[in-house]
Amino acid sequence: MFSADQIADIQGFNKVYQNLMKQIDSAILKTGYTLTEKDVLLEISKTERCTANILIQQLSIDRSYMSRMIAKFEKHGLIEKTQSQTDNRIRYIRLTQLGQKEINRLSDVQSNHIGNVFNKLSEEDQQTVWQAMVLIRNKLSDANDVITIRPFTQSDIEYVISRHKTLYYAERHLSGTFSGYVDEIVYRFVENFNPESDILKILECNGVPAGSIAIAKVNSETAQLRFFMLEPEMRQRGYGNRLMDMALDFCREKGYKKVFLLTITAQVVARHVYETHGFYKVSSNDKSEWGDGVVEERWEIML
Amino acid sequence: MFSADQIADIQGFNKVYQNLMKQIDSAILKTGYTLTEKDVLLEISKTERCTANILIQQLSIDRSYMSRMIAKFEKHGLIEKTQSQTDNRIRYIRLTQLGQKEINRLSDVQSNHIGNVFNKLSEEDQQTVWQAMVLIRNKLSDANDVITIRPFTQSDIEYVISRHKTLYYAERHLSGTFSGYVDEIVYRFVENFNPESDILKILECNGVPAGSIAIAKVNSETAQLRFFMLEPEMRQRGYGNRLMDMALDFCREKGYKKVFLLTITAQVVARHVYETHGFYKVSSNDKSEWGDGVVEERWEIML
DNA sequence: TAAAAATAGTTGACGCAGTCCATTATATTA
DNA sequence: TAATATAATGGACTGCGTCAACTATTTTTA
Repeated sequence: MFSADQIADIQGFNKVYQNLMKQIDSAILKTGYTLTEKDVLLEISKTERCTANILIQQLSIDRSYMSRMIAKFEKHGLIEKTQSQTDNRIRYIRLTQLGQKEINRLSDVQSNHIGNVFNKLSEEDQQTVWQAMVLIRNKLSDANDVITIRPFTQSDIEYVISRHKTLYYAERHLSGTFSGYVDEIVYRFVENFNPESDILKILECNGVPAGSIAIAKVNSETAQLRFFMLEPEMRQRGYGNRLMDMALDFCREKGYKKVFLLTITAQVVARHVYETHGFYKVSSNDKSEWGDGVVEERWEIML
Repeated sequence: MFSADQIADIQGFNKVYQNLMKQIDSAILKTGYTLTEKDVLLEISKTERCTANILIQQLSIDRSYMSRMIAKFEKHGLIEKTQSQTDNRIRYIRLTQLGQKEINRLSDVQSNHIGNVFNKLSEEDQQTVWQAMVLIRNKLSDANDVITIRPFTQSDIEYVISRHKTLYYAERHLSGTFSGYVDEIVYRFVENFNPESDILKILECNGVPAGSIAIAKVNSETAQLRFFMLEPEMRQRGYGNRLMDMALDFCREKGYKKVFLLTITAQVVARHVYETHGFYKVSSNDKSEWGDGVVEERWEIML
């Protein structure tokens, strides 16, 4: 158990960290958006085929409040609404160019502030603090989160797959011709999905999707591993390995002899997972049309 | 510099920790008080000779808002106001018994929640997380806080000295006959204060008092070290040692041959500072009237 | 020593984030 | 075909927190 001194330390940590948060928050407020509005905008940018209802569920915000916020965004030209072809109740929300610009501004404010705080530290301290944060996050999350891995449902497809696009690529500042490419391969994968030869699993944290992995048949002997993704807060906690184990088990079960995957050089953390599971790099391929110096790599494993 | 993965990790940490905070906050809100009200009540309980203005400055809250809050507290019987004898503009705020009860309830909610989160961890993990928190707090604070050590002013006396009482003793669950004793020695010290033979320094963090140390002349050869105190978030960052260095330097300068201090056994962190500066324990003294199993110790150093 | 400026506190008016409830329109289910 | 669920909107309201004006007292200064 904790001593009185240690409890005081923890409350001291809370105080200091809350103070930091407050600074970031007030910087955001100066941009003219509320914190809730910021969250909503960021969520819109992360969500393909976004609807008001998805936002309501994802962020636990009141329906009417959301309705008014969206109306305001539309009025200010940040978003556009398009009627769904299949369900007339639904109006899809899409960011305009101006909206994207505003979001960039907002996330810049946020990350610049974090950057400023960390830049005051020495290179060494930066790494130490980062490690400490990862440690705390992992320990505290493990103790409180409810984690499940489940098969995908129709509702996951548009939402989580688009997330994959955001996290796996946008984090690495890829752009341009790339976005359309991902759309295409994702929808093609789902269209051709066959439960006998393919797999698409969702890692769920407290009821919210937080990661994914997929296996796609190429031929009777070969499968491709795809859409391997983890939300930042789920990383380095063993969930990546669990998803990978599950996927490779499926491949062995179905009699695949070889599994390959395509990734890019910068994807450091994921690479670690690939290596520990026995994948090895077989080739590199320049993909500078996706971004400066991006190199696509092909990794394989023999089962 | 940070990699994209590391920045994502930090934002993941923010997300997880903010979530934890939100839980604590909503637990507080269920008690029927706003978060601001909770802060105000806690500040009142920590501040001897508390006035509305002190609260306004300390918590950066609007005058009118504070006025209404205090009126509400008074109406609900949590506090009592008494007119100052020396300045008719000032009304002192004092907690009633009911008020103290409510504060205990509030801080119990807070620390129970923290306790619950940590109790889900193994003993070992608890220590690891605690260490990580201390580390982050220290590194981030050092980079952002403006620290000064300055002589005391009249306005510090009532405020900071009462803080000493709270932190140094209340944290350790001392009670009863003790409170009056501290009041007495503090006011006696200030009354007899002589800048030639005594010292009382305030450690200030971002303009807010966050620690103190004092030297009181006993006779021409002997001085007593008193009121050595640090706010929890300032501990383990070397400020304790800096205060101590300064105090002992003063003693050497003034020609004292011996410095002693009285402390209690549970004061683990402070003891470490005493030891590293060359103090040694000379006697123990049962003080169970201050609390269960409390033992007062006398430490000395020869200069 | 009288006027000006600062300090402590109160009161009125109000903005605005966020909530609750009712309503419309469409889709799904029984 | 009626009953129920879902998507979204609009009206009314609560209440935290802010701004500004005002009283009363003390301190400064000219």
